[in-house]
Amino acid sequence: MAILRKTKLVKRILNMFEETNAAISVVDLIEGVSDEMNRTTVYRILKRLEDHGTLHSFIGKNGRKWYAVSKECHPETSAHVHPHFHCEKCGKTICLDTDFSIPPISNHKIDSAQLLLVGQCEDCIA
Amino acid sequence: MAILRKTKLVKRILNMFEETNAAISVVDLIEGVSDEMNRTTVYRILKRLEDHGTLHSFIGKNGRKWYAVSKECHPETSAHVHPHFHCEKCGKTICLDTDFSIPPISNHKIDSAQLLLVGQCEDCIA
DNA sequence: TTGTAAATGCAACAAGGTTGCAATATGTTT
DNA sequence: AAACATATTGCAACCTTGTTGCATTTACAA
Repeated sequence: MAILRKTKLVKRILNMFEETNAAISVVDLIEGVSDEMNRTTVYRILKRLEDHGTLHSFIGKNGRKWYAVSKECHPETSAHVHPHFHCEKCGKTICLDTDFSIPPISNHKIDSAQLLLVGQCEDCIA
Repeated sequence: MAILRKTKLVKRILNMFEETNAAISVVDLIEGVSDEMNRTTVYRILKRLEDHGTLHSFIGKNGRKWYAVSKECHPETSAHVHPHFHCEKCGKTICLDTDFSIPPISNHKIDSAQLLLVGQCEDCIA
């Protein structure tokens, strides 16, 4: 893994995540900093931060990539799995702390799992 | 939903699914019939078969779309959820009959869920 | 057989994502 | 503080997946 330099642009991306507890789609990230840096740079910074363990990624409902901060209580062991929740009303997408048990599948070895829950968040229910 | 005509090309696509129990990625489907029909036609036939309830789709590990036959024991109620398994060794991807319980999330309404298990299939373990 | 709507091919487009390369910025060493 | 090696960035070009409009063809029911 390459060394991670804390450049102005890296700090700007991290700043996007500090402003929210939610996950952010790559599309929104690119859009949010479009006048500060190049598309390609966003992709590369995200990849570096993920390699470095600061962020983790997952695939959203529509197949697009999302990123979120890796919390300390979520060591980035490759086996670690946590579900994500996507609100269909407001689009807000978050990591859930709730653990879930992977159903055992006979004769199959499970290395990882992706669970995406889709529904309405607390703000949109009210 | 439009009427579904059993054209030669529709039969050819269905034939691809009869030859296997597994799911097939759109990429592989297009590749498999590339000299028999247009890319666009494949996309449209798949959409029709899904609307019709014959097939169902899900998002694979990398965000690409996969299709699989909807079994009778899996009525296409919108609420129905079943996990999919993807073998990282051979790429084989299948629907699992195993039901799984969606973890309850306080203050959140869950409408649907996507669970993708990634690991090694029985053939690749041996 | 004929008519109409469904289905198809093709070309053009759109969005998400990647790559090569030259130019720039960082953090370290001296 | 200046110099250096290399990590980082911008840009343009490209790739892949997926969609759309429109003219043409095909299925199937009357």
